[in-house]
Amino acid sequence: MFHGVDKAVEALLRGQESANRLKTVLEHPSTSSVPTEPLFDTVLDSFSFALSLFSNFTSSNPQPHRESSQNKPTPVARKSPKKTNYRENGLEHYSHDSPAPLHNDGFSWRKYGQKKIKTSSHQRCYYRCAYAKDRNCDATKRVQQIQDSPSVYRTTYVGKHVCEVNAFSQLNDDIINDSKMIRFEQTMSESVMPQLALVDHQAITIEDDQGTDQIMNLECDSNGLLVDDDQLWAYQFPPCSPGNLMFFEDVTAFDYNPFHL
DNA sequence: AACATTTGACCAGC
DNA sequence: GCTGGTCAAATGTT
Repeated sequence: MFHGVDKAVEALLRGQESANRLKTVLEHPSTSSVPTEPLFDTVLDSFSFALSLFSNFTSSNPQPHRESSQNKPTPVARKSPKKTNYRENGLEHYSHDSPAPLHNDGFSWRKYGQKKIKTSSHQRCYYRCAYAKDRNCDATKRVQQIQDSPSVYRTTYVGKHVCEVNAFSQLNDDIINDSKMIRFEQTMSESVMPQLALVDHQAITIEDDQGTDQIMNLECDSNGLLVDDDQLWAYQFPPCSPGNLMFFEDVTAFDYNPFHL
């Protein structure tokens, strides 16, 4: 098993977690206060990343990472390590108010600062992507209570997560001769990931932990997302029972290319 | 010991 | 000079 499998699994689990959270949000739009945009970004990035891994098994030209959601401008790298002014340099940003701080929004954050803000009686907390260093990800967020009784917390996301992309680049060489394992625990509905409805035909073989080959006709759309040939894959991750482990063993032997037309 | 958080200092923009 | 954002050493946690 290639030693970077944890990173790939981590990306998929993050996407899965966000998809489930997004499902909850969409099913209860009137009561939920969780922002959907970061969840969409997480889902799409995670699965695009995973698909890029697969495509790279047989292709020396990996699928470009998807564009930023809503075709927003690509975040601009800071000129200086100090003082980000995203209003001027075009950094992607997004704010959301909620009655409680958003501790679990699908990304891993590391707090790097906390400051008393003049215009508020509450302190502002600063977070950056937990993979900022390892994967050169510039995504940050700020969380601040902006109102008392009822309490309102404003979470401002700045920049875009590129950690999956960079992790992908680091893993390229590792993947070729190794296998991978993915754990699926829950299901997601088509309403959560409607993009999965668009299909293009390809198939790969997945081997379970007993070593028996399990053929699953996985298909990929133009956005690089997995769907199932038997129409269940788009609705259920996985077709097998929750918690099952699936080993992607020696995928190169099957000449898998999800982007082949 | 490794990792995460806290907090005062520093820096750049206004 | 003020302010918000970041750094980095100190401290806490696992």
